[in-house]
Amino acid sequence: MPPIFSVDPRSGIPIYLQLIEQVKRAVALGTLDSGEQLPTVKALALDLTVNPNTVARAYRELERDRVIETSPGRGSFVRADGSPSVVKRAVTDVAASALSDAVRECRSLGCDAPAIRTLLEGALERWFPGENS
Amino acid sequence: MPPIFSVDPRSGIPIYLQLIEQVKRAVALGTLDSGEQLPTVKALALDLTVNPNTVARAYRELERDRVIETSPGRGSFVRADGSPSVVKRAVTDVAASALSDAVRECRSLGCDAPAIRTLLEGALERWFPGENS
DNA sequence: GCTATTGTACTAGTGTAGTAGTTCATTAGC
DNA sequence: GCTAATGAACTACTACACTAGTACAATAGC
Repeated sequence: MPPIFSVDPRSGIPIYLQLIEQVKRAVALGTLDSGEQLPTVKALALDLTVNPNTVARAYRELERDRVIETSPGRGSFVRADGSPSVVKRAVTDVAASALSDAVRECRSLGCDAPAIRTLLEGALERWFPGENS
Repeated sequence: MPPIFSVDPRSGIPIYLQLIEQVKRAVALGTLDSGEQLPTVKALALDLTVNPNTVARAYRELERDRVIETSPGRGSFVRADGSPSVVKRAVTDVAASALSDAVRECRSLGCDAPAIRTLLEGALERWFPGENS
């Protein structure tokens, strides 16, 4: 089977962060279903030719973010506690946090709320070209 | 005279970044006028009890961001080339960049444009409480 | 219980960001 | 020109993030 994830050690972005983002994206997009098992730490480390600790760190933070559940001897699984939207909610929380940080920085630079809304529309146009509200 | 800027070495935020943000904020809010001279590298370093290189680094990045102009023997001044809005524009560009980065991360997490707008309103409510559009 | 497989913990090496100490080049003003 | 002031450049130290190597503990399945 083709490898599910891929990382670029030379990208400058830490490997464990690349893994975290890919897992969250896969969960948010439904590529990974609730309850589905992730590759084991050692198998994924072997596949990506990185150290098991690097994969373990990514999984540890994903568990901290309530995206996956993991336990020794069993493996790591996409979280499936109750409503299936819980996981997506957790992912959305991360996105919200990123936006919140950006808004705080804008405010510290003297921008008011309307100015920030204008800036956001510009950013949306950049990353979602052709979509008008 | 009271010191214009203040830094906290124990905050975890690099000193030079604290300085950059304070200068940009002062420029954006009009506390520092176009053409106004900033404290010299060595005077500010002495005042804040940090190394001249730390202040110099902040000034260097501020010049890279087109916020100030600096030259040896003269000092550092708030940029005043033509329209006075150029400097504020430069500051706004930084804010726009922060938002753009956040939007890119949200998109990578599977959020679409409407979802991001909703998240932004939440962030605005957090940092600008009581302001409804 | 025994074994294989899982994630975890401990230690260490490597690179880089941040800061400091000091010296050098450039400019203004007389 | 001479002097004093300015920012720039160079080196080095420190802390921390990132990754790797290896050994350990916990669990599942028989």
